[in-house]
Amino acid sequence: MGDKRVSGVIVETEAYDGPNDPASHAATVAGPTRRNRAMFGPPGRAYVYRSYGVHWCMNVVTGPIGRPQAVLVRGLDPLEGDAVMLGRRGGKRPLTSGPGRLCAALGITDALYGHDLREPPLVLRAGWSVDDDVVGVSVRVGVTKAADWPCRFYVRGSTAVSRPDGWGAI
DNA sequence: ACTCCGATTGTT
DNA sequence: ACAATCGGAGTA
Repeated sequence: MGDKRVSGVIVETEAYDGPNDPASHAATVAGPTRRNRAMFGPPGRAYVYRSYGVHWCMNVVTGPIGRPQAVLVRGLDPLEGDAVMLGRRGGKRPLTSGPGRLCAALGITDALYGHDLREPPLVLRAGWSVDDDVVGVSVRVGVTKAADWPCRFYVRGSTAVSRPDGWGAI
């Protein structure tokens, strides 16, 4: 039997800055809601939400308790588990390019809402530095508020990035 | 209570 | 171009 481990390198992210950021799910006067409450908790945990009532998307909470800052994971360069991911994706490629596809391929659902990403079954590990000229910066995908904020960061030339290099350049 | 809309994806 | 599908926000 083959190893069922799935892994990869994150190559595309977007930052959301809580109440200061009109595009954030935490940018309401109401404060925490059932959906966004994970963002108000400790950093290093998963904020999973349903997108358009259809897909799961995952953020990593980055702000301290009470500071609802988070980073949306939008692209993953797969390392292990191609067959498992392909199965979860219903045989469709790309596997992990785009926040909804990525969660489908990794099996991320609301069962992992608030999950501590230091622990199995889903672990976030430190990567490595890359030169500044390898990091692309653009506006965020699909947002209508703060549409000109340069808060999307991606690895130039990576095939797992959800938009072509240069898309939405500032 | 009711409407509109979105941090998406896949099909027509 | 458009459907799927649902929580949140705004309106009443």
